Amino acid sequence: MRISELARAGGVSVATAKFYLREGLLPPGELTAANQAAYGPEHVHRLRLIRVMLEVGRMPLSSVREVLVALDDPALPMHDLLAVAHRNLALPRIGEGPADPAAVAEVDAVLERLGWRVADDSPARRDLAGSVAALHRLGWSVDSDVLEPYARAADSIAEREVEYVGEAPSRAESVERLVVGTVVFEAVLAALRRLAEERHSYRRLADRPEW
Amino acid sequence: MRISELARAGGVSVATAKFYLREGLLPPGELTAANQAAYGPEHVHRLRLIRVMLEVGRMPLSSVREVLVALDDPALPMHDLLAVAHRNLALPRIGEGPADPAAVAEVDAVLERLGWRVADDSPARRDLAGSVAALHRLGWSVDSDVLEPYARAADSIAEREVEYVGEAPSRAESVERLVVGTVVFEAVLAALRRLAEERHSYRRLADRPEW
DNA sequence: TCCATACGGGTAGTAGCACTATCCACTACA
DNA sequence: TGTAGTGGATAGTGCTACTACCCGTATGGA
Repeated sequence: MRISELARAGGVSVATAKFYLREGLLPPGELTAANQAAYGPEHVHRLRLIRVMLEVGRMPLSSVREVLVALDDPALPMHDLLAVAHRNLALPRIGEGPADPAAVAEVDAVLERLGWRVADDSPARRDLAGSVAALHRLGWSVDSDVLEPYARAADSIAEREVEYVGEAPSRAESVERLVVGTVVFEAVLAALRRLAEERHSYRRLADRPEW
Repeated sequence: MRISELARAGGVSVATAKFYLREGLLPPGELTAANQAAYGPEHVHRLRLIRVMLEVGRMPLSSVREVLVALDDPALPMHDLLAVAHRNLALPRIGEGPADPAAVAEVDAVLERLGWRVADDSPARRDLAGSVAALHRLGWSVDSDVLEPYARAADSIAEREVEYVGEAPSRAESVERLVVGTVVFEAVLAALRRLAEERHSYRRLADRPEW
Protein backbone atom coordinates (compact mmCIF):
# COMPACT_ATOMS: atom_id res chain seq x y z
CA MET A 1 0.00 0.00 0.00
CA ARG A 2 1.34 3.41 -0.93
CA ILE A 3 0.59 6.73 0.66
CA SER A 4 -2.38 7.67 -1.49
CA GLU A 5 -4.17 4.46 -0.60
CA LEU A 6 -3.31 4.88 3.06
CA ALA A 7 -4.67 8.41 2.98
CA ARG A 8 -7.88 7.32 1.29
CA ALA A 9 -8.42 4.51 3.80
CA GLY A 10 -7.96 6.95 6.66
CA GLY A 11 -10.15 9.64 5.16
CA VAL A 12 -7.44 12.28 4.92
CA SER A 13 -5.52 13.96 2.11
CA VAL A 14 -2.08 12.72 1.08
CA ALA A 15 -0.65 15.98 2.37
CA THR A 16 -2.15 15.29 5.79
CA ALA A 17 -0.81 11.74 5.88
CA LYS A 18 2.63 13.09 5.03
CA PHE A 19 2.23 15.60 7.81
CA TYR A 20 1.49 12.86 10.35
CA LEU A 21 4.49 10.88 9.11
CA ARG A 22 6.69 13.95 9.50
CA GLU A 23 5.37 14.47 13.00
CA GLY A 24 6.06 10.87 13.93
CA LEU A 25 2.40 10.13 14.66
CA LEU A 26 2.46 7.54 11.93
CA PRO A 27 5.53 5.25 11.84
CA PRO A 28 7.41 5.38 8.53
CA GLY A 29 6.55 2.81 5.91
CA GLU A 30 9.02 0.23 4.76
CA LEU A 31 11.22 1.69 2.06
CA THR A 32 11.24 -0.35 -1.14
CA ALA A 33 13.21 2.22 -3.10
CA ALA A 34 14.71 5.66 -2.55
CA ASN A 35 11.31 7.25 -2.87
CA GLN A 36 8.85 4.43 -2.48
CA ALA A 37 7.50 3.05 0.77
CA ALA A 38 4.98 0.36 1.66
CA TYR A 39 2.35 0.78 4.36
CA GLY A 40 0.33 -1.98 5.98
CA PRO A 41 -3.03 -2.36 7.69
CA GLU A 42 -1.49 -1.33 10.98
CA HIS A 43 -0.75 2.06 9.44
CA VAL A 44 -4.38 2.40 8.42
CA HIS A 45 -5.51 1.48 11.92
CA ARG A 46 -3.13 3.96 13.50
CA LEU A 47 -4.27 6.68 11.15
CA ARG A 48 -7.91 6.03 12.00
CA LEU A 49 -7.06 6.09 15.69
CA ILE A 50 -5.46 9.50 15.24
CA ARG A 51 -8.51 10.79 13.40
CA VAL A 52 -10.86 9.50 16.09
CA MET A 53 -8.90 11.27 18.81
CA LEU A 54 -8.84 14.49 16.77
CA GLU A 55 -12.36 14.52 15.37
CA VAL A 56 -14.52 12.66 17.83
CA GLY A 57 -12.44 13.45 20.89
CA ARG A 58 -11.51 16.96 19.74
CA MET A 59 -8.14 16.41 21.35
CA PRO A 60 -5.25 18.72 20.43
CA LEU A 61 -2.60 17.10 18.28
CA SER A 62 -0.11 17.50 21.12
CA SER A 63 -2.21 15.24 23.36
CA VAL A 64 -2.63 12.72 20.58
CA ARG A 65 1.12 12.69 20.24
CA GLU A 66 1.69 12.11 23.96
CA VAL A 67 -0.68 9.17 24.00
CA LEU A 68 0.92 7.60 20.94
CA VAL A 69 4.45 8.13 22.25
CA ALA A 70 3.51 6.43 25.52
CA LEU A 71 1.86 3.63 23.59
CA ASP A 72 4.99 3.12 21.52
CA ASP A 73 7.29 3.00 24.55
CA PRO A 74 7.59 -0.65 25.56
CA ALA A 75 9.45 0.21 28.76
CA LEU A 76 6.55 2.15 30.22
CA PRO A 77 4.68 0.11 32.84
CA MET A 78 1.08 -0.63 32.00
CA HIS A 79 -0.43 1.45 34.71
CA ASP A 80 1.69 4.50 33.90
CA LEU A 81 0.65 4.12 30.31
CA LEU A 82 -3.02 4.11 31.26
CA ALA A 83 -2.41 7.16 33.44
CA VAL A 84 -0.80 9.04 30.54
CA ALA A 85 -3.70 8.12 28.34
CA HIS A 86 -6.35 9.13 30.84
CA ARG A 87 -4.65 12.42 31.64
CA ASN A 88 -4.38 13.41 28.00
CA LEU A 89 -7.94 12.47 27.26
CA ALA A 90 -9.15 15.15 29.65
CA LEU A 91 -10.70 18.12 27.90
CA PRO A 92 -8.06 20.79 27.60
CA ARG A 93 -9.29 23.54 29.89
CA ILE A 94 -9.19 27.02 28.47
CA GLY A 95 -9.72 29.46 31.28
CA GLU A 96 -7.53 28.47 34.19
CA GLY A 97 -8.54 30.88 36.86
CA PRO A 98 -7.88 30.43 40.56
CA ALA A 99 -10.07 27.57 41.73
CA ASP A 100 -13.28 28.53 43.51
CA PRO A 101 -12.86 27.06 47.01
CA ALA A 102 -16.62 26.65 47.50
CA ALA A 103 -16.89 24.62 44.31
CA VAL A 104 -13.92 22.45 45.28
CA ALA A 105 -15.50 21.82 48.69
CA GLU A 106 -18.80 20.95 47.04
CA VAL A 107 -17.09 18.40 44.81
CA ASP A 108 -15.17 16.95 47.74
CA ALA A 109 -18.40 16.59 49.68
CA VAL A 110 -20.18 14.81 46.86
CA LEU A 111 -17.32 12.38 46.29
CA GLU A 112 -17.15 11.77 50.02
CA ARG A 113 -20.86 11.08 50.22
CA LEU A 114 -20.62 8.70 47.28
CA GLY A 115 -17.62 6.98 48.79
CA TRP A 116 -15.56 7.40 45.61
CA ARG A 117 -11.82 7.11 46.06
CA VAL A 118 -10.07 9.25 43.44
CA ALA A 119 -6.78 11.12 43.37
CA ASP A 120 -6.81 14.64 44.79
CA ASP A 121 -5.12 16.05 41.71
CA SER A 122 -7.19 14.25 39.14
CA PRO A 123 -7.89 16.43 36.09
CA ALA A 124 -11.49 15.28 36.05
CA ARG A 125 -11.88 16.50 39.62
CA ARG A 126 -10.53 19.89 38.62
CA ASP A 127 -12.82 19.99 35.59
CA LEU A 128 -15.82 19.16 37.70
CA ALA A 129 -14.98 21.88 40.19
CA GLY A 130 -14.57 24.29 37.28
CA SER A 131 -18.03 23.49 35.99
CA VAL A 132 -19.56 23.83 39.43
CA ALA A 133 -17.78 27.16 39.85
CA ALA A 134 -19.20 28.36 36.53
CA LEU A 135 -22.68 27.41 37.71
CA HIS A 136 -22.15 29.31 40.94
CA ARG A 137 -21.09 32.41 39.03
CA LEU A 138 -24.33 32.21 37.04
CA GLY A 139 -26.28 32.05 40.25
CA TRP A 140 -27.18 28.36 40.04
CA SER A 141 -27.11 26.40 43.22
CA VAL A 142 -25.49 23.02 42.79
CA ASP A 143 -25.63 20.60 45.65
CA SER A 144 -25.37 16.87 46.13
CA ASP A 145 -28.98 16.34 45.16
CA VAL A 146 -28.32 17.84 41.76
CA LEU A 147 -25.05 16.04 41.14
CA GLU A 148 -25.98 12.61 42.40
CA PRO A 149 -28.21 11.55 39.53
CA TYR A 150 -25.36 12.36 37.17
CA ALA A 151 -22.89 10.53 39.35
CA ARG A 152 -25.09 7.47 39.49
CA ALA A 153 -25.49 7.43 35.72
CA ALA A 154 -21.75 7.90 35.24
CA ASP A 155 -20.92 5.17 37.71
CA SER A 156 -23.02 2.48 36.11
CA ILE A 157 -21.44 3.23 32.75
CA ALA A 158 -17.89 3.45 34.01
CA GLU A 159 -18.03 0.13 35.80
CA ARG A 160 -18.83 -1.62 32.54
CA GLU A 161 -16.08 0.24 30.71
CA VAL A 162 -13.31 -0.47 33.18
CA GLU A 163 -14.26 -4.11 33.08
CA TYR A 164 -13.92 -4.09 29.31
CA VAL A 165 -10.51 -2.39 29.37
CA GLY A 166 -9.31 -4.87 31.96
CA GLU A 167 -10.22 -7.80 29.78
CA ALA A 168 -8.04 -6.70 26.87
CA PRO A 169 -5.60 -9.38 25.75
CA SER A 170 -2.62 -7.09 25.17
CA ARG A 171 -1.04 -3.87 26.22
CA ALA A 172 -1.77 -2.10 22.96
CA GLU A 173 -5.34 -3.30 23.04
CA SER A 174 -5.82 -2.11 26.62
CA VAL A 175 -4.73 1.37 25.69
CA GLU A 176 -6.84 1.43 22.60
CA ARG A 177 -9.87 0.31 24.55
CA LEU A 178 -9.22 2.99 27.12
CA VAL A 179 -8.66 5.73 24.58
CA VAL A 180 -11.45 4.81 22.23
CA GLY A 181 -13.80 3.97 25.05
CA THR A 182 -13.20 7.24 26.84
CA VAL A 183 -13.19 9.46 23.79
CA VAL A 184 -15.89 8.06 21.59
CA PHE A 185 -18.26 6.82 24.22
CA GLU A 186 -18.13 10.27 25.73
CA ALA A 187 -19.40 11.55 22.39
CA VAL A 188 -21.93 8.72 22.23
CA LEU A 189 -23.24 9.54 25.67
CA ALA A 190 -23.45 13.25 24.87
CA ALA A 191 -25.36 12.56 21.65
CA LEU A 192 -27.76 10.19 23.38
CA ARG A 193 -28.37 12.72 26.10
CA ARG A 194 -29.28 15.34 23.52
CA LEU A 195 -31.55 12.91 21.72
CA ALA A 196 -33.21 12.08 25.00
CA GLU A 197 -33.67 15.77 25.72
CA GLU A 198 -35.28 16.14 22.34
CA ARG A 199 -37.60 13.24 22.93
CA HIS A 200 -38.69 14.50 26.33
CA SER A 201 -39.24 17.97 24.85
CA TYR A 202 -41.59 16.43 22.29
CA ARG A 203 -43.45 14.53 24.98
CA ARG A 204 -43.81 17.68 26.99
CA LEU A 205 -44.97 19.63 23.96
CA ALA A 206 -47.61 16.98 23.28
CA ASP A 207 -48.86 17.33 26.86
CA ARG A 208 -48.84 21.11 26.88
CA PRO A 209 -49.35 22.40 23.32
CA GLU A 210 -49.48 26.00 24.45
CA TRP A 211 -45.88 25.93 25.67
CA MET B 1 -19.98 50.06 36.58
CA ARG B 2 -17.38 50.83 33.94
CA ILE B 3 -15.71 48.47 31.55
CA SER B 4 -12.74 47.52 33.69
CA GLU B 5 -15.02 46.40 36.51
CA LEU B 6 -17.25 44.51 34.10
CA ALA B 7 -14.21 42.76 32.66
CA ARG B 8 -12.94 41.82 36.12
CA ALA B 9 -16.33 40.46 37.15
CA GLY B 10 -16.48 38.34 34.03
CA GLY B 11 -12.92 37.10 34.28
CA VAL B 12 -11.74 38.57 30.98
CA SER B 13 -9.41 41.38 29.92
CA VAL B 14 -10.77 44.82 29.09
CA ALA B 15 -9.69 44.23 25.50
CA THR B 16 -11.82 41.09 25.36
CA ALA B 17 -14.85 42.85 26.83
CA LYS B 18 -14.48 45.55 24.20
CA PHE B 19 -14.23 42.86 21.57
CA TYR B 20 -17.54 41.32 22.69
CA LEU B 21 -19.17 44.75 22.68
CA ARG B 22 -17.90 45.35 19.17
CA GLU B 23 -19.26 41.99 18.08
CA GLY B 24 -22.63 42.72 19.60
CA LEU B 25 -22.44 39.79 22.02
CA LEU B 26 -22.64 42.24 24.88
CA PRO B 27 -25.20 45.03 24.54
CA PRO B 28 -23.69 48.52 24.76
CA GLY B 29 -23.68 50.22 28.13
CA GLU B 30 -25.65 53.35 28.81
CA LEU B 31 -23.67 56.36 27.68
CA THR B 32 -23.21 58.95 30.42
CA ALA B 33 -20.84 61.06 28.35
CA ALA B 34 -19.23 60.97 24.94
CA ASN B 35 -16.74 58.40 26.09
CA GLN B 36 -18.16 57.04 29.31
CA ALA B 37 -20.69 54.22 29.63
CA ALA B 38 -22.32 52.46 32.56
CA TYR B 39 -22.82 48.70 32.73
CA GLY B 40 -25.15 46.86 35.06
CA PRO B 41 -25.40 43.41 36.63
CA GLU B 42 -27.19 42.12 33.52
CA HIS B 43 -24.04 42.85 31.55
CA VAL B 44 -22.00 40.83 34.00
CA HIS B 45 -24.44 37.95 33.75
CA ARG B 46 -24.41 38.04 29.96
CA LEU B 47 -20.61 38.11 29.94
CA ARG B 48 -20.44 35.08 32.23
CA LEU B 49 -22.93 33.28 30.03
CA ILE B 50 -20.72 33.92 27.01
CA ARG B 51 -17.68 32.61 28.87
CA VAL B 52 -19.50 29.48 29.97
CA MET B 53 -20.53 28.68 26.41
CA LEU B 54 -16.99 29.28 25.17
CA GLU B 55 -14.97 27.68 27.95
CA VAL B 56 -17.13 24.96 29.40
CA GLY B 57 -19.11 24.27 26.26
CA ARG B 58 -16.18 24.82 23.90
CA MET B 59 -18.66 26.34 21.47
CA PRO B 60 -17.35 28.47 18.60
CA LEU B 61 -18.02 32.17 18.95
CA SER B 62 -20.29 32.02 15.91
CA SER B 63 -22.63 29.58 17.69
CA VAL B 64 -22.59 31.69 20.80
CA ARG B 65 -23.61 34.63 18.67
CA GLU B 66 -26.49 32.74 17.07
CA VAL B 67 -27.88 31.71 20.42
CA LEU B 68 -27.64 35.22 21.81
CA VAL B 69 -29.20 36.79 18.72
CA ALA B 70 -32.14 34.38 18.96
CA LEU B 71 -32.44 35.11 22.66
CA ASP B 72 -32.55 38.85 21.99
CA ASP B 73 -35.22 38.54 19.30
CA PRO B 74 -38.57 38.96 21.08
CA ALA B 75 -40.53 38.01 17.93
CA LEU B 76 -39.08 34.49 17.81
CA PRO B 77 -41.56 31.92 19.14
CA MET B 78 -40.41 30.05 22.20
CA HIS B 79 -40.08 26.70 20.60
CA ASP B 80 -38.09 28.04 17.65
CA LEU B 81 -35.83 29.73 20.11
CA LEU B 82 -35.24 26.49 21.95
CA ALA B 83 -34.57 24.78 18.62
CA VAL B 84 -31.96 27.39 17.68
CA ALA B 85 -30.33 26.95 21.04
CA HIS B 86 -30.31 23.18 20.90
CA ARG B 87 -28.98 23.10 17.35
CA ASN B 88 -26.10 25.43 18.16
CA LEU B 89 -25.19 23.57 21.29
CA ALA B 90 -24.33 20.50 19.25
CA LEU B 91 -20.63 19.82 19.04
CA PRO B 92 -19.37 21.29 15.81
CA ARG B 93 -18.39 18.25 13.78
CA ILE B 94 -15.06 18.48 12.03
CA GLY B 95 -14.84 15.68 9.53
CA GLU B 96 -18.05 15.62 7.55
CA GLY B 97 -17.62 12.59 5.36
CA PRO B 98 -20.44 10.78 3.62
CA ALA B 99 -22.49 9.11 6.33
CA ASP B 100 -21.84 5.40 6.87
CA PRO B 101 -25.21 3.78 6.02
CA ALA B 102 -24.60 0.85 8.35
CA ALA B 103 -24.02 3.21 11.27
CA VAL B 104 -27.12 5.21 10.43
CA ALA B 105 -29.17 2.01 10.29
CA GLU B 106 -27.72 0.91 13.61
CA VAL B 107 -28.73 4.19 15.23
CA ASP B 108 -32.20 3.99 13.70
CA ALA B 109 -32.62 0.49 15.05
CA VAL B 110 -31.59 1.45 18.56
CA LEU B 111 -33.91 4.46 18.64
CA GLU B 112 -36.69 2.29 17.29
CA ARG B 113 -36.13 -0.35 19.92
CA LEU B 114 -36.12 2.29 22.62
CA GLY B 115 -39.25 3.88 21.24
CA TRP B 116 -37.68 7.32 21.12
CA ARG B 117 -39.34 9.80 18.79
CA VAL B 118 -36.74 12.26 17.49
CA ALA B 119 -36.40 14.26 14.27
CA ASP B 120 -34.73 12.48 11.37
CA ASP B 121 -32.38 15.38 10.76
CA SER B 122 -31.43 15.99 14.37
CA PRO B 123 -27.75 16.96 14.73
CA ALA B 124 -27.42 14.65 17.71
CA ARG B 125 -28.60 11.77 15.57
CA ARG B 126 -25.97 12.60 12.98
CA ASP B 127 -23.32 12.91 15.66
CA LEU B 128 -24.24 9.55 17.11
CA ALA B 129 -24.08 7.90 13.71
CA GLY B 130 -20.69 9.53 13.18
CA SER B 131 -19.35 8.07 16.42
CA VAL B 132 -20.72 4.64 15.60
CA ALA B 133 -19.15 4.87 12.14
CA ALA B 134 -15.80 5.73 13.70
CA LEU B 135 -16.08 2.67 15.94
CA HIS B 136 -16.87 0.50 12.94
CA ARG B 137 -13.81 1.77 11.13
CA LEU B 138 -11.71 0.80 14.12
CA GLY B 139 -13.15 -2.69 14.02
CA TRP B 140 -15.39 -2.31 17.06
CA SER B 141 -18.78 -3.87 16.87
CA VAL B 142 -21.48 -1.62 18.27
CA ASP B 143 -24.94 -3.04 18.68
CA SER B 144 -28.00 -2.29 20.72
CA ASP B 145 -26.62 -4.13 23.71
CA VAL B 146 -23.66 -1.80 23.84
CA LEU B 147 -25.63 1.39 23.28
CA GLU B 148 -28.57 0.68 25.53
CA PRO B 149 -26.88 1.20 28.88
CA TYR B 150 -25.74 4.61 27.65
CA ALA B 151 -29.21 5.39 26.36
CA ARG B 152 -30.79 4.43 29.65
CA ALA B 153 -28.37 6.61 31.60
CA ALA B 154 -28.93 9.51 29.20
CA ASP B 155 -32.68 9.14 29.39
CA SER B 156 -32.97 9.31 33.13
CA ILE B 157 -30.88 12.46 33.17
CA ALA B 158 -32.62 14.15 30.27
CA GLU B 159 -36.08 13.67 31.75
CA ARG B 160 -35.09 15.62 34.82
CA GLU B 161 -33.49 18.35 32.73
CA VAL B 162 -36.42 18.91 30.39
CA GLU B 163 -38.67 19.16 33.42
CA TYR B 164 -36.45 21.86 34.85
CA VAL B 165 -36.35 23.88 31.62
CA GLY B 166 -40.13 23.65 31.34
CA GLU B 167 -40.60 25.10 34.78
CA ALA B 168 -38.70 28.30 34.01
CA PRO B 169 -40.72 31.44 34.76
CA SER B 170 -39.68 33.41 31.69
CA ARG B 171 -38.51 33.10 28.15
CA ALA B 172 -34.98 34.29 28.90
CA GLU B 173 -34.77 31.95 31.83
CA SER B 174 -35.96 28.99 29.77
CA VAL B 175 -33.23 29.54 27.23
CA GLU B 176 -30.62 30.03 29.88
CA ARG B 177 -31.67 26.83 31.61
CA LEU B 178 -31.51 24.99 28.31
CA VAL B 179 -28.15 26.40 27.32
CA VAL B 180 -26.48 26.14 30.67
CA GLY B 181 -28.07 22.81 31.40
CA THR B 182 -27.00 21.30 28.12
CA VAL B 183 -23.53 22.79 28.01
CA VAL B 184 -22.32 22.61 31.55
CA PHE B 185 -24.06 19.47 32.64
CA GLU B 186 -22.55 17.77 29.65
CA ALA B 187 -19.18 18.74 31.07
CA VAL B 188 -20.30 17.69 34.54
CA LEU B 189 -21.39 14.31 33.29
CA ALA B 190 -18.16 13.81 31.35
CA ALA B 191 -16.07 14.70 34.40
CA LEU B 192 -18.07 12.40 36.65
CA ARG B 193 -17.72 9.58 34.16
CA ARG B 194 -13.95 10.00 34.16
CA LEU B 195 -13.88 10.11 37.93
CA ALA B 196 -15.97 6.96 38.03
CA GLU B 197 -13.58 5.29 35.60
CA GLU B 198 -10.73 6.26 37.86
CA ARG B 199 -12.46 4.89 40.92
CA HIS B 200 -13.26 1.59 39.26
CA SER B 201 -9.68 1.34 38.00
CA TYR B 202 -8.48 1.68 41.57
CA ARG B 203 -10.89 -0.95 42.76
CA ARG B 204 -9.75 -3.28 40.04
CA LEU B 205 -6.09 -2.60 40.83
CA ALA B 206 -6.76 -3.41 44.49
CA ASP B 207 -8.32 -6.74 43.48
CA ARG B 208 -5.61 -7.64 40.96
CA PRO B 209 -2.35 -5.98 42.06
CA GLU B 210 -0.36 -7.67 39.30
CA TRP B 211 -2.33 -5.85 36.59
C1' DT C 1 -5.68 73.48 38.64
C1' DC C 2 -2.88 69.90 37.32
C1' DC C 3 -2.05 65.36 35.64
C1' DA C 4 -1.83 60.40 35.73
C1' DT C 5 -5.00 57.01 34.80
C1' DA C 6 -8.93 55.10 32.67
C1' DC C 7 -12.42 55.40 29.16
C1' DG C 8 -15.01 54.49 24.45
C1' DG C 9 -14.27 53.67 19.97
C1' DG C 10 -11.68 52.28 16.05
C1' DT C 11 -8.11 49.79 13.16
C1' DA C 12 -4.60 46.73 12.66
C1' DG C 13 -1.88 42.98 14.23
C1' DT C 14 -1.07 38.45 16.59
C1' DA C 15 -0.67 33.50 18.43
C1' DG C 16 -1.74 29.02 17.92
C1' DC C 17 -3.31 25.25 15.60
C1' DA C 18 -3.88 21.92 11.98
C1' DC C 19 -3.01 21.48 8.06
C1' DT C 20 -1.88 22.63 2.68
C1' DA C 21 0.92 23.96 -1.31
C1' DT C 22 4.83 23.72 -3.87
C1' DC C 23 9.09 21.99 -5.18
C1' DC C 24 12.41 18.36 -6.24
C1' DA C 25 14.44 14.22 -8.13
C1' DC C 26 12.84 9.85 -8.84
C1' DT C 27 9.76 5.60 -9.90
C1' DA C 28 5.81 2.81 -11.45
C1' DC C 29 2.92 1.63 -14.73
C1' DA C 30 -0.01 2.00 -19.19
C1' DT D 1 7.90 7.04 -23.27
C1' DG D 2 5.22 9.88 -21.07
C1' DT D 3 2.34 11.00 -17.19
C1' DA D 4 0.76 10.45 -12.82
C1' DG D 5 2.27 9.38 -8.36
C1' DT D 6 6.12 9.10 -4.57
C1' DG D 7 9.05 10.37 -0.44
C1' DG D 8 11.08 14.15 1.54
C1' DA D 9 11.64 19.03 2.63
C1' DT D 10 10.37 23.97 3.30
C1' DA D 11 7.32 27.55 3.30
C1' DG D 12 2.75 29.32 3.39
C1' DT D 13 -2.43 29.28 4.49
C1' DG D 14 -7.01 29.81 6.78
C1' DC D 15 -9.31 30.14 10.70
C1' DT D 16 -10.44 31.57 15.37
C1' DA D 17 -10.37 34.29 19.28
C1' DC D 18 -8.47 37.53 20.82
C1' DT D 19 -4.67 41.58 21.76
C1' DA D 20 -2.19 45.98 20.94
C1' DC D 21 -2.14 50.40 19.89
C1' DC D 22 -3.95 54.98 19.02
C1' DC D 23 -6.95 58.93 19.62
C1' DG D 24 -9.32 62.43 21.89
C1' DT D 25 -11.97 62.77 26.17
C1' DA D 26 -13.33 62.26 31.09
C1' DT D 27 -12.40 61.36 36.04
C1' DG D 28 -10.55 61.72 40.47
C1' DG D 29 -6.93 62.52 43.78
C1' DA D 30 -2.98 66.00 45.21
